[in-house]
Amino acid sequence: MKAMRTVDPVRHAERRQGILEAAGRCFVRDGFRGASISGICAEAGISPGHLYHYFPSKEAILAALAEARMEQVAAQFARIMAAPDVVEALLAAMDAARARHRRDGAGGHAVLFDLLAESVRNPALAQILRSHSATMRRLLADVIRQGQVHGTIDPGLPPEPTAGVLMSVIDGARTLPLRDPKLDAEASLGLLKTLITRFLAPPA
Amino acid sequence: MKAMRTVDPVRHAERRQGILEAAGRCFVRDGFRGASISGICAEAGISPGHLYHYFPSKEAILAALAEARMEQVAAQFARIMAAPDVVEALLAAMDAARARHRRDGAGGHAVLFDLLAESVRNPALAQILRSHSATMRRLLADVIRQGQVHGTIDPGLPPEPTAGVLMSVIDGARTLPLRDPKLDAEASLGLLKTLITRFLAPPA
DNA sequence: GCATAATTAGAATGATCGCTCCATCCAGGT
DNA sequence: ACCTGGATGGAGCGATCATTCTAATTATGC
Repeated sequence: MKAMRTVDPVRHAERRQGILEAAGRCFVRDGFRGASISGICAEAGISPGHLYHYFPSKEAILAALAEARMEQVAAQFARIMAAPDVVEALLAAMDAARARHRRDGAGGHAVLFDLLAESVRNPALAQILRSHSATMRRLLADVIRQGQVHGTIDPGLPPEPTAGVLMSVIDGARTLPLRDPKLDAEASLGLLKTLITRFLAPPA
Repeated sequence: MKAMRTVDPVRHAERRQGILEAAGRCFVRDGFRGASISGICAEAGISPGHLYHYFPSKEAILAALAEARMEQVAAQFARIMAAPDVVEALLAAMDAARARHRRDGAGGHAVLFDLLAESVRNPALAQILRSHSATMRRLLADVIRQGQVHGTIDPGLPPEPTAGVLMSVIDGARTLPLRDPKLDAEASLGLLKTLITRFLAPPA
């Protein structure tokens, strides 16, 4: 046996993560199709040849990024859903989405829409989107079931489809600032809370 | 005065329209960044040199297409809003959106998300989106005001912001089939109707 | 300290991009 | 008939794209 050099998996993972974060910034700035490998390399401070030792293709970068991002969103979602009251938890989720928007600006929305548009044409991406959506939907549906048992949510609402509709409301809220830049965000947030509350409330 | 050849504005407009339609198909298939000028030319059956006598740039094609599409959506929206009952009109709008999805498939959604993502980075596009959104929102707000006078809508809801939120619900509904391909569309549509009805109903 | 494999850079590749340029064609006005 | 200028086609421009290749450098086990 001659000299062997062992790989450092920690360093490798760190570098990979760095590339992913750089790519994330590029995708926010230019979109998936608009972002270039050379731009991502510049952002990450590496050469193009090197990048291909960490990801086999540009598409793989997007897939890995989508995977990571959705995992963290789902995790945050799970944390919020642990709140005592169910409706309160949902409203907290809305607040969290709003806070994220304040921090990231409109660019944060662009990546979601880019991802949605791309997933129509990219089956692998669609699979990632659907898998995480299903996870979140199941979680939300469980929370709804709890609420129905506790009497705070209309028992006539089917949990799974209702969870899907609520998620679509959260998605739709992301279009608000794009369609109206002068939007009163607080007022709209209040209305969305009213909407959710009235939707879920048990009939009198 | 030497020989003069008069332009035929009708032919010109027709050809322009043809290019726009071809570009629309390409954008649905490949997205805005993904679609190529040569591809659009092939689809329209013309040469690249010729295309640039109708549009000064690829971006101009997208802008013109967005303008045309949103104008027709706004027109259809206006027609639906003319219904006698207000809430009924909204539910009819949801039905119309669903029918459009049945006809165009998921591609129809891709263009909207592409447009939304692109408008974050393209101010001209953002302007078009916002202008038409404002038109539709005003229209919807008027309808809401009517409903409040007639007593079918909660008078406590501020018309303009409420109209914005309702539009965002319609936007969000477009993510439903993407996040869940096995979705029971009819059930979700019914839930969305319930959501709108309960949201707008005057408190007992 | 040396061999070796992992790591890194950077040039080169072929394709494709949006777009321009120029030659040709053709339909009118005279 | 013939001139003229819009309509049209298509080659070609420089730039840039994602990706690959090669070569140099670095770090590790012996």
